[in-house]
Amino acid sequence: MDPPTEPDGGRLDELISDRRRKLSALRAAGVDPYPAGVRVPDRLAAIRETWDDRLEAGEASGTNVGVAGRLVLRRGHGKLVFLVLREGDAELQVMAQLDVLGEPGMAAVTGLDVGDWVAAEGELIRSRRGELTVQARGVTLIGKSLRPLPDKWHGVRDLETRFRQRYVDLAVNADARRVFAIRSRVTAALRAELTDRGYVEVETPLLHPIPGGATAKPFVTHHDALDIDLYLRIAPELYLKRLVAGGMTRVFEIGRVFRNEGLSPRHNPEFTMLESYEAHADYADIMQLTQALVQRSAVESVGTTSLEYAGRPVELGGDWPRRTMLDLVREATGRDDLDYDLPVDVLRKVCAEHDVGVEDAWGTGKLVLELYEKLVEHALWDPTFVVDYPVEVSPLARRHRDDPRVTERFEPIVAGRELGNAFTELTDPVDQRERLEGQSRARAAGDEEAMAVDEDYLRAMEFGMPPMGGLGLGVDRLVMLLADVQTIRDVVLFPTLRPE
RNA sequence: GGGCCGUUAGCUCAACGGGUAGAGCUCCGGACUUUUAAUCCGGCGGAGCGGGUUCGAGUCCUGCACGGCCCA
Repeated sequence: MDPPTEPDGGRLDELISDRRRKLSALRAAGVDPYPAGVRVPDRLAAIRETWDDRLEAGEASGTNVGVAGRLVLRRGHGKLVFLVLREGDAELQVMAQLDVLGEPGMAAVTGLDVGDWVAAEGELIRSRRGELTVQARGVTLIGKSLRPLPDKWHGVRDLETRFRQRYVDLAVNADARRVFAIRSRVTAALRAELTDRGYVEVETPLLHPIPGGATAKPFVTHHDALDIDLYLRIAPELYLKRLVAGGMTRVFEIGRVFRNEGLSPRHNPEFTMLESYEAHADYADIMQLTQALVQRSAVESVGTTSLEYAGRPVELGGDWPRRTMLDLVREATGRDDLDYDLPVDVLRKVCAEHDVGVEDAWGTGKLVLELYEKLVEHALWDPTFVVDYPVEVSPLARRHRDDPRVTERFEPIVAGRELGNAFTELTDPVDQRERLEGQSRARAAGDEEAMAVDEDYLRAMEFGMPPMGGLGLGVDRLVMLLADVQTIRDVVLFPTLRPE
């Protein structure tokens, strides 16, 4: 009656059928291998914290504990068996003895498999060799495992297995647990810093009738009852700014966005963004905020702002330097005369000299951006604010108060990668309409990433918006930086893969 | 989408100019009442899928699947 297992794994079939037989035998003996309501009063981590530096080898604590965890190691000695349970990152040894548990109890312990979830209760002691140990008076199977866990020493390295079967990765690889613990502390730190500053956390739609807020190709889906296509959001920006128009003057959202693009070590189709908007702030204020958010995330997740990434030191502390895009591109090309007013042909020629591919429709702003992205960005290692992006590539940013050819926009660059994108927001509905209509023309001409005109967003702006500074921060990239991992798949629990 | 690379036992990894594929861990059986990847003895288990070349293919050619890296 055993359900069939994968027909192709000869040995695996064997291992699984062994355990299924064991499972049937347990049930036949009246033991529930998946019981509910087993009380587990103590956490392994708490026990270790309390007792790690107490008790001499061979000493008993006089304290009874009840614990549970996954059985990760078993060392048998005939009439004495050591089990190692793990709960999260904490491990604790359990000692099962024949003369305490009796024949039936000992048989139950012998029948356990590595991978089983097990509860144990008894006195906490320190063994003769000095290991903190539960001297078991009772051991209970609370979750039978039917599949063998990977090698207890090497864990699982195969990338595909680690991504597809994250439950296995987390179960056997401490580094996977480390990364996702960092991720959790980072999002907590971001929330704490914004909340401390009086920001309100909100949730805006993931299903958008008109995609906007970023230049990216969206996923399309369909609502049956309304019979309309909807788009998975590519950015929450336009909704958050509507909220500021409505008087919520400090708002933020941490949430998933979706972009219908290729997969790469740095791109997953769904990823997590922090976006925040603050009335009366400008992009200089938002630079301060960005620094504070990143620095607090670092301290609260890894304990320091002095990091190592990919083998090179990165210092996140202090004030980060600000460099205009134009200056950086001038330096990189050695052309001090480079400017947005130059004829397009001149910039095209500069691009050609540096092997930067161009398209006919691109103006000087886009060409300078391309030069920056190809020649400069990857080389910026220490944190840098790249400021004053061309208007042409910044449809939602306010024009610079001193130079109408650029916007008050910046990106924080660390370790050669953009961590985010921010600006003094455009709040002028007339200017905004013109820019969106320009985008819309590009869209009509075939640019799938260009924005559409969102009339309701323009209406909100026409009611009047306060000046504001806004920030978008890539949470996955921040976690990659802090955890010192090179691919986004290492910081996303279940990265997008082609189905098996 | 294109190029290159990879896929060997449940896991981690080997070997060879084309000639019956090895190890450690796991697992199974045995010994062992203080181990720390316990130890000792014995045992089971394998080439991603499909074509082709060849007397003979894990190895050479080819198609497919999945993954990785680079590029778009």
